[in-house]
Amino acid sequence: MEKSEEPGPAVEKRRIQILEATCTVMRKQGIAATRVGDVAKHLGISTGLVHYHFDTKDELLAAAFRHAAEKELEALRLLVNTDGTPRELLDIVVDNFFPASDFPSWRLWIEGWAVALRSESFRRTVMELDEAWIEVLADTLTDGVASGDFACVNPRDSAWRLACLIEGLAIQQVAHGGVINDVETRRLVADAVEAEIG
Amino acid sequence: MEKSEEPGPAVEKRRIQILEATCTVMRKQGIAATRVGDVAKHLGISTGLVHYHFDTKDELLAAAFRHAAEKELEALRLLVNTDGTPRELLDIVVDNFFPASDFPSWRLWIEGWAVALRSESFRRTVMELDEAWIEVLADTLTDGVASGDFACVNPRDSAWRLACLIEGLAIQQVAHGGVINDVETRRLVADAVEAEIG
DNA sequence: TGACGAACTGACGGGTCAGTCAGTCAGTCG
DNA sequence: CGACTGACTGACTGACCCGTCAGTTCGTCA
Repeated sequence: MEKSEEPGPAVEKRRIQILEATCTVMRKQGIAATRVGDVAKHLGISTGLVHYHFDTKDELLAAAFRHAAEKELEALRLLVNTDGTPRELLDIVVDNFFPASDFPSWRLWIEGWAVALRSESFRRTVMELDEAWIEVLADTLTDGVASGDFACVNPRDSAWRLACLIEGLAIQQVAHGGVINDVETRRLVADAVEAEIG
Repeated sequence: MEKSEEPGPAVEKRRIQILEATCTVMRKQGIAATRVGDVAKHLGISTGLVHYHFDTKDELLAAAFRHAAEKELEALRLLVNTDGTPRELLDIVVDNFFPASDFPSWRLWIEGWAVALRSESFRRTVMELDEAWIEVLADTLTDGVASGDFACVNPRDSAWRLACLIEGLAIQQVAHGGVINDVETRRLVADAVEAEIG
């Protein structure tokens, strides 16, 4: 834990470089199959350098996962932070977190949940970020209720239900390799949205 | 692949013994951290014997996962195969696949979905078994509609939505370590059920 | 009885990989 | 210039673990 020493910008740059390389490798090979050597090779640096910046592999993986998740959350917040009717904003949120889209890296998340079962740092990250994006959905619904566009009995409950539904569908579609097709999934979500805000 | 040779009952017994030991170890340590040596030690046998019955570790893990999942599915079918109003049967299905219950081993399933991303044999198993239990739910709803107890527009759609919702909630509760409490989860599911059979 | 094969052992080979460490090199400061 | 530091290298080690194989045990059948 650096306390007195603020890391120089060069060091920070290298750290982020390593984090993003780690994300790339994780996406391609999976979290479990990511080797420190692969990350190093991807950047053309030595494994020693990776360990110079990150003590252990676990620390590296957890930091990389958080880095990726935070970037995606930020991107979502930016998308929602525009003018539009509540309905338009809701569509943006739902569409962008749709199983078929590869924006939220569902494959990465599915692995993340599994790792979180055994790793405390992953658990915290997954929990925080998962809740954060449900929060975005909840805020959108709450705004719509306030403006009279939506008629949710309880916007937070609706947000949790929709989020969990989408996560469940993502598993069915991503892990199962598209048994239920995209059209069907879209209809299931759309109907659920209507039911919640109807 | 034994084709002409029917394996004797003793062999089959030992196979199942190894499969169940593997399940035990998988539940305790996680799928990824399960070693052939651990399984052998758990039974007091040699690693050679494990490989005598299962060619590779991957084959062992996939077979053990399928074994566990099929047993749970069978148990569910037995539970549903009783007399009762459609409503009672639906409650049985939902209660037994509830995140808080440890009947369907959610932890194992969450890991299974992750492994399925990379392993063809896991993918097939996870897909088949996941669909099978959604089918149980769908049949229950269809029966209820036929008898006039439920008013689903489309029972299969409702089954998929409820199943995915429960899976998503299971992730939130199991992987996140109980952020949302049991009562809250139960309410979310109950409301969704009411909305579907309305 | 003796031959045979199925079930089983346990030591070992071979490969992988995280993390270490002695040493290099470039830049900076006095 | 020369001392010092921080970033970096790459060879190495120590541990782990899968899968193999030569050999043992034991029941069965001729």
